[in-house]
Amino acid sequence: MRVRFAPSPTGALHVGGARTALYNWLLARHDGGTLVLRIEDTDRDRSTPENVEQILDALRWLGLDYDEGPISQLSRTERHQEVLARLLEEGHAYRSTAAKPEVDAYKAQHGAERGFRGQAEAEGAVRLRVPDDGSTVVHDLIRGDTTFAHVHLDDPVIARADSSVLYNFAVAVDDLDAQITHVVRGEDHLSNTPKQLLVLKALGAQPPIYAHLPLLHGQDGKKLSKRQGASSVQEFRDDGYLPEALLNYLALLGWGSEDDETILSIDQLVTQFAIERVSRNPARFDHQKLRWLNGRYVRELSVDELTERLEAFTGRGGLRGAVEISREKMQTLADFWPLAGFLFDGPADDPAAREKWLDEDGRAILREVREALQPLDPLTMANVQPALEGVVAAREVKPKQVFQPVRVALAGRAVSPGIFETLVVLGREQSLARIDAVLAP
RNA sequence: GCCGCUAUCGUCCAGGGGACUAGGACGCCGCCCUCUCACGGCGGAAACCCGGGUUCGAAUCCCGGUAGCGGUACCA
Repeated sequence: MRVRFAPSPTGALHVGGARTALYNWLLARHDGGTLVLRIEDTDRDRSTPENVEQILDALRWLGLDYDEGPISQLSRTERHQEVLARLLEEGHAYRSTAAKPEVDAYKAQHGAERGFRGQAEAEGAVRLRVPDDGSTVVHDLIRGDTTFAHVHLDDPVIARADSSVLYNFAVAVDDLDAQITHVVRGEDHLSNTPKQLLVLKALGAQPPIYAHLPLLHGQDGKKLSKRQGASSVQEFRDDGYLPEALLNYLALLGWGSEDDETILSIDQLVTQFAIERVSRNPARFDHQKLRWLNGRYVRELSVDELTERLEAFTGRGGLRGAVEISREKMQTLADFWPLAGFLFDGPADDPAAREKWLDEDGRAILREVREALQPLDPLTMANVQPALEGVVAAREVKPKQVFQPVRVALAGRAVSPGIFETLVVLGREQSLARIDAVLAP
């Protein structure tokens, strides 16, 4: 089995493209096949080295490796010209200056459902000759057979007037030469497939097996767009998502394992993935479910591993203690700093929290807490907990009445990791200093 | 407009002639746990697009309608 992922470098790799890459990768790895990476850069305006690098970077981060390539489609110009000349010579294609107005005029005369047929001319773009009768059937692993009657098909333009080739031609030739056995790509290419099949037929070549994936939509059912949150792989990385979680989520958009599992490691995906089980329905991208899934993966990481990733993500060091007491409370790496940053940068400033918990009563309690903590050195879970609970017991109040003022004194806000843990991680000196800062007149 | 694809809870995925009282997950609601926020546990509400047909029997097969999406470039 030989499969390929063939993105066009128009900018960042979107999650739809990432899913196509993933499915191809899973198919190849499941089968012991070969994955070829090809860059479809025949559109010279949009294809820049920066855009190509963005795609490679995204694939690297996701951990999707490939066995051959990247092959630049543009670099195959010579071969394309050779095949184009052959098609022209054999009469399978012809030059025509007909453009949109001519095509429209043709349809006005013959009916909108009739495909355009041109006359051979000495110059102009190259069109492939589509037979008037019969039909081309696309055999698809996911959708079954789709029949395209030739009468409805326009003679497709396969090369510009300057002979530079177009997508539907280049893709057919490149897949053929690379001996691709399975073409797995988005459903937006389904209508293009008969054109490619016709090119292959004119060449007398055996077509690959096709599988067209359902499209990915945004939460509103429309195209994915920035307005609905992250949509490119880079954005998800910057938003603190783990590649393994994104991969797991993407795998589930358009496919489900036989036993209906939700959490699937990459290894499980490789063994369980089956292209025949891919859904035919377009899927909407649900950021909330991804967040939840990411949280599950965050909590599966060891403290060391999570610390490493968070230090890389935040650019700060010495995070281990903070990570250990915060991991239950975050879903993305980006959640960490708002939650635990106070441990390093000092208390946050939440006036509402201060007003509510650091009133007369709160400060009175803080004084008692300070006294209870004073003799403890160093602070440990074993000595901090009884100390604070002693204050609760002595005062005969709810635990919250004691813990919240302490929390606000240390964190500057009403939300933080567990209060005992926070005291221990902060240490005796810092803890007392922050309490004193509140009690100071 | 024309050509094509698709149609199960709000969302994703199961189920593909009788096993359906339609299953799982996210989200939502309630309860429990609890020092905050979370995590975790338990429970609940929530769907077969509409109309015909085939059949003893249809969510499942067929046809039509509707809706959504894609293609219709000298883009990919």
